[in-house]
Amino acid sequence: MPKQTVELTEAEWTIIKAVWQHEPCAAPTIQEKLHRRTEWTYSTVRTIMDRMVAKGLLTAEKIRNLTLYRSAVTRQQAQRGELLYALKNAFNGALTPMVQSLLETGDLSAEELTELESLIKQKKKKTGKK
Amino acid sequence: MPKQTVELTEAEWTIIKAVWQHEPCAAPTIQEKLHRRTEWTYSTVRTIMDRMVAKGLLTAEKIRNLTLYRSAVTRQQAQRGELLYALKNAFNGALTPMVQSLLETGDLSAEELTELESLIKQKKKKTGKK
DNA sequence: AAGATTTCTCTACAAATGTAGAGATTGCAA
DNA sequence: TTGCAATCTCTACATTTGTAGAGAAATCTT
Repeated sequence: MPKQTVELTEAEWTIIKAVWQHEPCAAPTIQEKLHRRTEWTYSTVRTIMDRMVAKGLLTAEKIRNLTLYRSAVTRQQAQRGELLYALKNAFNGALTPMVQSLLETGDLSAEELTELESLIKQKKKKTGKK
Repeated sequence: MPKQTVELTEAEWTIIKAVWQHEPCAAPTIQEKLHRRTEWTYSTVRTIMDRMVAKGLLTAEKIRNLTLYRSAVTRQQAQRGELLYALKNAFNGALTPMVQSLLETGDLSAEELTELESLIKQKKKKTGKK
């Protein structure tokens, strides 16, 4: 089975988000896309990407002189990993307090709150049915 | 002003949770408390704790031959830091999808869902009023 | 006071992470 | 075919994190 929970460092998050947007893509592309924000050189980007391949976060395919990268984990998987990390460590696995804390943390508009309510309603229905 | 967002490593989470439970406390105490779970030696625990002092996560007070540690950040602060990290990196700052993902992730009972609903209601009221 | 016990200090080392330069290759353009 | 441009490979180094041993210092016990 594939690795259950992925955890990304901040640099890796930056890279993989760019990859999701542009894949399949080469390292120079990613470097350019990120350069404005990060100031990273080609070498830096390349090193991180190759390490991510080693970890199974990306795949690399060599075509002539070009290495094409693709994501090996979905955004959902990665998000889930991040969530689980926080859940386990910061909240001892307790979801409700985590959601609660999230609600307190942010400036949610009334609309967003309403949206969340309907999400919960849906969820309730599903839970009941299944 | 105090450092705005704290981020803890997994080992640091383990330590600080024990500190919150026992503070003020000495390193040997923490080591004992955690030993069953972590197998860490005194040296390991001590090193982590001292590094945490250097980072401002704990404080240390020396009393004769004893070093007493206390947390320098609250559970809320630490949780918030973890949340913000996930929010920023995994969810590009968008709260709603994060809550959504959280709802999908876990097995929330009907009761918990109801609890969340009332939390949202409260929040709505407050937002409106202020 | 001497031995046993507790706690501390200092040092070390491997792995992971962030960051990047130098020089080799490959491919395209004149 | 020669040279410029794009891309790659390899190596390197500082910092952070995880982990811990060895021996010094303080304290307690008899």
